[in-house]
Amino acid sequence: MAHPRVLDRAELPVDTVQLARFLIGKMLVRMLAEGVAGGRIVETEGYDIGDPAGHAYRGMTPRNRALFLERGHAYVYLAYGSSFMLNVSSEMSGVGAGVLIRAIEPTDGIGIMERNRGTERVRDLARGPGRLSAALGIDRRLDGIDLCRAGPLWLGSDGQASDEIGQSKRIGITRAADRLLRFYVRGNWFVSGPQALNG
DNA sequence: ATAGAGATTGCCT
DNA sequence: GGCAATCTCTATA
Repeated sequence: MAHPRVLDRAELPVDTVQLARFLIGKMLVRMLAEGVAGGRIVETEGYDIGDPAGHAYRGMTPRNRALFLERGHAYVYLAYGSSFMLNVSSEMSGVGAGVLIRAIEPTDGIGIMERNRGTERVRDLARGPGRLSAALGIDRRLDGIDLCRAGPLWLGSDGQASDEIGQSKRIGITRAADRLLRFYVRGNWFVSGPQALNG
């Protein structure tokens, strides 16, 4: 990637849905012993205040406490006993809400991601939240870290103008399933989900 | 205590 | 397109 700078927290919209849209086109950067890996965020979903599909809906638990941190912190949890999911906390400190990062377009450390994923199909390296976490070696050790500081995992911007952003229903949920809180880069090859949602 | 659902994935037909 | 794998939390007893 072309020398991205670390995003400042003050740049992040406080509002969950605005943050979900804002993060499209930004960079996700993972620093590993083997080198740098990461890419451009092409798909996100917002889980806002009072959302019955959100993990914070029934209050704070040991698992979801990072959702209540000030915006720009990582919430990492294990879904279905097998896949880690990366979220960016949103809203003010003490309010439980966040943005799920569903896919990135790999730009750096592709060899590292291929090893972590056990495939050389670049399209499949980070298309889907579980695959993304596997590719970047993200697990619960990163739960709660600040994504607005240079560290093991951070959000960046390379100043590139964002492509056209589409909006749709969220994937894989049953509650509040009709709300249009998913954002994606229209026409991007690295976006997950059924074709019907990606027009 | 126990059972069921869940922000997924990979392998099977 | 169907389905099992496997962990955490919630609801019910």
